[in-house]
Amino acid sequence: MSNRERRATISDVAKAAGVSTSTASVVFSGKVNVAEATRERVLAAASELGYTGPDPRAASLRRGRSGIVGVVLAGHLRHAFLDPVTTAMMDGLTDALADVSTGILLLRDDPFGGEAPPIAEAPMDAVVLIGCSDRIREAVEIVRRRGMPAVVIEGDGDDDLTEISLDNREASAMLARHLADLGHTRVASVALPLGPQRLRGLITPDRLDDATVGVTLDRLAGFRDVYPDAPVISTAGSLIDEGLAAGRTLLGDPETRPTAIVAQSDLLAVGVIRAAEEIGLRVPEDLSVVGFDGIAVDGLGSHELTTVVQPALEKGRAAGEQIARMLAGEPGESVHFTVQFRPGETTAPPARPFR
Amino acid sequence: MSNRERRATISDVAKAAGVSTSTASVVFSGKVNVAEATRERVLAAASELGYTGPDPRAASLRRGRSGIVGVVLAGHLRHAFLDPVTTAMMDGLTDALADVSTGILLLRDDPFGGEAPPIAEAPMDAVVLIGCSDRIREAVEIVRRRGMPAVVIEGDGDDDLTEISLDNREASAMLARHLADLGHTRVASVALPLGPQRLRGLITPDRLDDATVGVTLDRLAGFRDVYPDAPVISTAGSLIDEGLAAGRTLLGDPETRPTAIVAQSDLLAVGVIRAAEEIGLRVPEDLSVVGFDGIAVDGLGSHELTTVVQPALEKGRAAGEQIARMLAGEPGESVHFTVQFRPGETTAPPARPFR
DNA sequence: TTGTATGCGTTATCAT
DNA sequence: ATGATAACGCATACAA
Repeated sequence: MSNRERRATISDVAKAAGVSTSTASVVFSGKVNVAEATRERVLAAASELGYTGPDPRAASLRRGRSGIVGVVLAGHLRHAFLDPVTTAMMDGLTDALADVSTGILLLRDDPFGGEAPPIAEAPMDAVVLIGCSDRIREAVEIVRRRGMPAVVIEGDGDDDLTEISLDNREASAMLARHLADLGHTRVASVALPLGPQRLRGLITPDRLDDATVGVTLDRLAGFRDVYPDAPVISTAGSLIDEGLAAGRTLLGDPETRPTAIVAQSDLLAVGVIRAAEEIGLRVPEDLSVVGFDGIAVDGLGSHELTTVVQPALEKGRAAGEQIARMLAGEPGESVHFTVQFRPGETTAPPARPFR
Repeated sequence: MSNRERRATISDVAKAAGVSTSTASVVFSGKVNVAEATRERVLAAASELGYTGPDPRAASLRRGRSGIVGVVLAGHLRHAFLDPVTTAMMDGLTDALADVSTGILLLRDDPFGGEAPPIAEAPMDAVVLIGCSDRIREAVEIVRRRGMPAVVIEGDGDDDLTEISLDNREASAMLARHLADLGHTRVASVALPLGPQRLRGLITPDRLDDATVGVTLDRLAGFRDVYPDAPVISTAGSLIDEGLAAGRTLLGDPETRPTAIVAQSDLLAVGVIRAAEEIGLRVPEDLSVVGFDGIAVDGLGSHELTTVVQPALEKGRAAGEQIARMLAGEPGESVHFTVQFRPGETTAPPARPFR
């Protein structure tokens, strides 16, 4: 009724209730027993003064904790959240963090150095770096200097930092071998982006030199372990439309057409299948297709794709758990996950040529 | 090399550099001119001591600003980010907020009241409430008492709060009228969720009493303006699979089958179309379908659906702009957006019966 | 169970 | 251009 100029503070409340500030403070934190009578008196005074509880900013300073965990995503948010794998990870992350954090701070991946990158000035207690590429290096450096716990999900962990990883290479090799076992020799691959520019097109050796996205490179390496010389096309992202475009390119010429395609994500695989259907190819009779992720694509049966299932939600959860550990003073531990092969109905032996 | 116990503070740096703390502070904030020589001395001392800049928590307290804007999304994150409209809004929002905020704090929509809801204790400067339903009321109340600027996107704004809205009812009526003009009389609708429980099924009058989601109700009202008695099925969310399920229900019985369906979102419309295709109905010859949103669905031509286009990105941007205004001390202004009709190829006059 | 005293690390104001 | 000083609002160790 009267606080037009200054918001009430806890000491105002204490004064009005006739107790000390520490008592009032304790009423709100609930960390110490308080006589019911005083408790009520304080609460009454608080509501009288329109006091809504301790100022989080002041509490942060005093406690040395803000309750906020930052998340740095590669690329624009739009892109990040279009990917079901990322979404699932975020879910696991928020789940695991629910007890130690009031929320997730989405940090933009520092556009082009506006002096102080958000990661350097956000009031957070810890940070999760997801699928970052280039800039991860400096981000990690900043975070480390700030003495902040950090976890990297599928980054390139040369360092001794806590990391959540996946057996991308082995998994990809497994998928490639599956095709090899079926007898495929003319095989191609559709890859995720190689770098932040997200260039589309055939991957040449020199393009690999500039490549920075570890996930793409690892999956590519696994593929090349089995098919060293097969053509690979990079895309601008894990999208059905991107797979469609790449598929059209690869399947366009009947002369050079592969009998099987290894897509680096399920969404890309779906796109490739659409491209095949467009030109009348049957899957798997005329073309075998494998994916990666094992996600549930909305609007797809999703039961049929031959792929590997990665524990996306668990990855996020593991990251959250490690953050929680580190926040509790224990050392973080890297966690490595493995995928599981899920046979579907999109692969078969190649059709006999000339028949 | 020696800070094993206590992190260096700005006054340590100042001492080491032989200047006052205020001078050191100013070097980092850059708000006042400092002689180049001292500047360098301070920076040198800082890097010597491993000082990485002002502690954000302390700065927040002193400034009264944390640089953080909270976003409250209805339901689980997983769900929220599956929706292209939400994603687009988030994009616009982060865009508009880039200058006044270091990041977006994703607040979980307080599951079941663990004493202190995150919205009450997060150190943020302002809050955006998106598509919230029930709980928005209390959220708004808390936020208001905290004296925090708040913007509601498509909530129900009985109050005098700043709100970003859309002409849901008019737009829906427009779509319905489009079908009416084509001659359709047997029409049904597939609706978004009515409440947080997300129950599926035919909407009956009593179910409407418990309904809390304004968007759903508004679009439904617009539809009912034209077709007061038409059957409406609610879904669990804006998903292709949900539209598919609802479509199967509505189209299952040839006797009662409608000649046109109004879906409350494009994703639902896509699902309905799939359901129609499943049972051999042609769109639009046998069934007309309209959507809502005008989004680009990955993996869909997306050129053909008859729908209304809503300015999702602009909605987010407007919210961000209002937050920025309010943070600058100006009053917030509600903004109302209108959709645009986009004719596609999924509507046509109904087929003549008995022929 | 309650009160006292301190300092968390900054930044803004005002002098100099 | 630089410095002294006073908050910012709270939570905790400790004493009573």
